[in-house]
Amino acid sequence: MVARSHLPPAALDRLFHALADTTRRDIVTRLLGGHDASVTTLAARYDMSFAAVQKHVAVLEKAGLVTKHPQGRERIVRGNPHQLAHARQLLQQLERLWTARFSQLDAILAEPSPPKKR
Amino acid sequence: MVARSHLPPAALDRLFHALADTTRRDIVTRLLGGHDASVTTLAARYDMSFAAVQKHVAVLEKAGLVTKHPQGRERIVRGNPHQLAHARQLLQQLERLWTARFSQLDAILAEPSPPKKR
DNA sequence: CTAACGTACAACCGAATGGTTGCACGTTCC
DNA sequence: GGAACGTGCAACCATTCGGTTGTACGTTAG
Repeated sequence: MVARSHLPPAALDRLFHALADTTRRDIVTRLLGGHDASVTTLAARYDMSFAAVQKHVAVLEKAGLVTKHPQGRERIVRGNPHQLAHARQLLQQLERLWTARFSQLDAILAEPSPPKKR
Repeated sequence: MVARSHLPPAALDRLFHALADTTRRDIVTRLLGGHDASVTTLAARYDMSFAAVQKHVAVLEKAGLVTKHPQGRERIVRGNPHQLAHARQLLQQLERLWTARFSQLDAILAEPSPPKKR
């Protein structure tokens, strides 16, 4: 039995929603790639206001993809891959559902009659 | 070298957005689990109007997670795990970014001399 | 101390979401 | 042919989203 560490549906909603934006995925990519950064440093990368980037970071933080660490007057933003793994595991579970379906189908196809198109 | 089958950012937006809803995830789960179903059959499962479910299916279809196959007066909805794999691969890439970051750090901590650039 | 910096937050705005109801149209069944 | 079914689509509504500007407040620098 796989320990299916199911996050509550609302958490999954937040997670996938956070990933459903190009800017936010870029932020996560940058952060996981090794560059911790203050919010302003991050904001400098994007063609939008500081407040907009701050909101994106807030969404990522609520989704658990990112953590903020106060350091003087700055807040250092750091990537957190833990929730990411939850999302990936869910997708893998769905893919396994599909393959399991096929293994059932294989049994059917193992019969002498060849598969026909439609 | 992994064939980095990069979907355009807009497609990824659609994909993750489609997954960011409990009802839609449930539909995908049900479909990948092996039960192809007409839209009305699907709709019967949920406590909302037929049109609402139909919209959810449309979102899933635009994201490529589902295909519809006309069959008489019904449209049979079938799961399509291909795009799902794209999403999973992206998450895995992000996770690998993180682990790569650590292995780099390990190298630094393991060696008295700083790592050289190549 | 004062000025500049980094951040948070509120108010506002247009567009998109997620839901509803109603209607039109093709298909199936008597 | 006509009624019932399955589907798609438009109109509408409240809420959320993604962006803006402005303001307040703690921290750092001169």
